[in-house]
Amino acid sequence: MHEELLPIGKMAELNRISVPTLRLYDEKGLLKPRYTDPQTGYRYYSIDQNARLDMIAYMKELGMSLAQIARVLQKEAISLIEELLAQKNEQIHQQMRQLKAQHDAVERAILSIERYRKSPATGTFSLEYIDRRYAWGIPCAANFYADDVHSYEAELRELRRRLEENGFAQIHSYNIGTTIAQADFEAGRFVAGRIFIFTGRREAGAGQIVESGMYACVYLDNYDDEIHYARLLLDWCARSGYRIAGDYICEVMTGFNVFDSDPRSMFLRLQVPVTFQK
Amino acid sequence: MHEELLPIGKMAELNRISVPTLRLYDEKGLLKPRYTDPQTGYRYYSIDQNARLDMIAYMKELGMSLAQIARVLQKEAISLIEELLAQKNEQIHQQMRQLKAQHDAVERAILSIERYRKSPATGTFSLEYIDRRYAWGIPCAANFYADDVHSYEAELRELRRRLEENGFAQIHSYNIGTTIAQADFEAGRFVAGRIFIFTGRREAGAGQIVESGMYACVYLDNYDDEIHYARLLLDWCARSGYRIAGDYICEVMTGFNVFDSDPRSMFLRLQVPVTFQK
DNA sequence: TGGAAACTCTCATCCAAGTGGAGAGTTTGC
DNA sequence: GCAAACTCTCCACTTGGATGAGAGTTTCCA
Repeated sequence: MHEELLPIGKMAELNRISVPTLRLYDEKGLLKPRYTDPQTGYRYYSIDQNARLDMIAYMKELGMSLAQIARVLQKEAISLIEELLAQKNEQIHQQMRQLKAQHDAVERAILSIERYRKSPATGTFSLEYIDRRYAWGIPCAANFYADDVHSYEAELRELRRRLEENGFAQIHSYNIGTTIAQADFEAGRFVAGRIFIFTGRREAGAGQIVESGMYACVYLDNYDDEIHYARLLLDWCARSGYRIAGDYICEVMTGFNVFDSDPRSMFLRLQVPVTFQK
Repeated sequence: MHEELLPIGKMAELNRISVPTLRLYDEKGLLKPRYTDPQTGYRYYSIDQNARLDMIAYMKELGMSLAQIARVLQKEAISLIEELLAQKNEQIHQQMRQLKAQHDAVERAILSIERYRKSPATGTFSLEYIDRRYAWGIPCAANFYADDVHSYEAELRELRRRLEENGFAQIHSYNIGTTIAQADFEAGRFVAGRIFIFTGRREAGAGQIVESGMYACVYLDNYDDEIHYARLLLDWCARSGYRIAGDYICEVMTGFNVFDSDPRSMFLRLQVPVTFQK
């Protein structure tokens, strides 16, 4: 049987694939040319070898790596493909979940930037209705108000660690909050209570609810000023006749605290729930 | 201000990141150590630099490349992030569509293999009800029954090309079919009509419907035997009193036509719609 | 049959985002 | 003062190719 053989360029052109790619497939054992000239090393392919090339393309579409494909093709077993397909299916579901989470993170980030743009000036006091929120966090092991910044960093790291342990992904896209217990705050004692993230939806396990209601708030853009402004907030509540109704929260509203040259890249909202004397 | 500095190992450990990664970030300008000893080259980081590391992790979660991240961090502009987020959102939607298509392809493949396993032996004739199917294809430019295998390959390539032009992805995961016009088939003339894929759902444009109904079928596992078995199918219909009611179709039911050692890896179903004399 | 054009070969390098190792130098603790 | 732990730079390796250099081969046309 006189078989017509194609040089590598023709083969590549027919299959709309590059010549180096064909050479790679040869090298990796995915597709050996039907005949290789021992003198010149020229590769010659048979026309019916592009069925195999189709198969390779197909497996690539399925997201298999070249190494996996090579194994399947060497074993020549469909059962192997079946196994891989089942794996692949699981992997795709995984990827979908991940992509969904990523999408949520992007949406949160866009919202967050928008909010940042429209945020009031530093030191602005306001009375706001805040909807119910969900949180996931841990008690603080040390009081970072009394200690230095290392202490806060340590709490943050611990929170991150615990979040990862509990399967939170895209951790960085959530707002972080810290609390001071109502009694401490009212007495002017700065004692760190909990550190947590706002999760956006109810979480199982250690998740908690931050109730909706009216909050006395003040915005600022520097961590170092927290205590100062928290005191002012307390004063403001007292002067305005608002009664503290719950724990104080310091909410980090953007994580874009990275640009040294931009003083407003950090953005905090100090807040405390209040009721009104009748 | 006496700032506490951390050597690279501590910094890596605190941020649960590898030492070479930190060095890479230094090199790429993502995060320069606060101080580098000019004598020894030792890198020393400040504790407040892990905010920046957080930011990097965040942007990575968003799927940004290190180069993109470096640009953002160098420009120190949130507007740049905003832009990237918008892009990213679009990209995620794209990826979701792609993943969905991949998932469909995997499902089709699993179904296809299952069907292959349960397929009857070569040469088995059967009368089957086949549901309505959808197809997308083109007329054959040449008659590959009269020509050699090159001709068929050429048709196939042309179909592929047109499919890609028309935005079909995961082309390889669809079953391929070829037709012979009813009149030709009844007269025993093997003249290629159309070549197409079964798309699984209605397609706009050049899509066509293959009507549901009873089909006389025969299964085989070798391209070369098509004409032989197609004749037998015609005979079988005549003997059984079935009247041909439409175009003949040769359906390639698996694309796993790659394993030379496995004679059943190719799997065809020849079929022709029939009605019954009353 | 000669010569030029087109083709092919091998080998090397590059991409991203690291991982891992070798060999040499440095810091830290006892 | 010494050893352990740490860090440095440089290098190679990973995927799935792209791209190029320099040399050799085939094909076509005159």
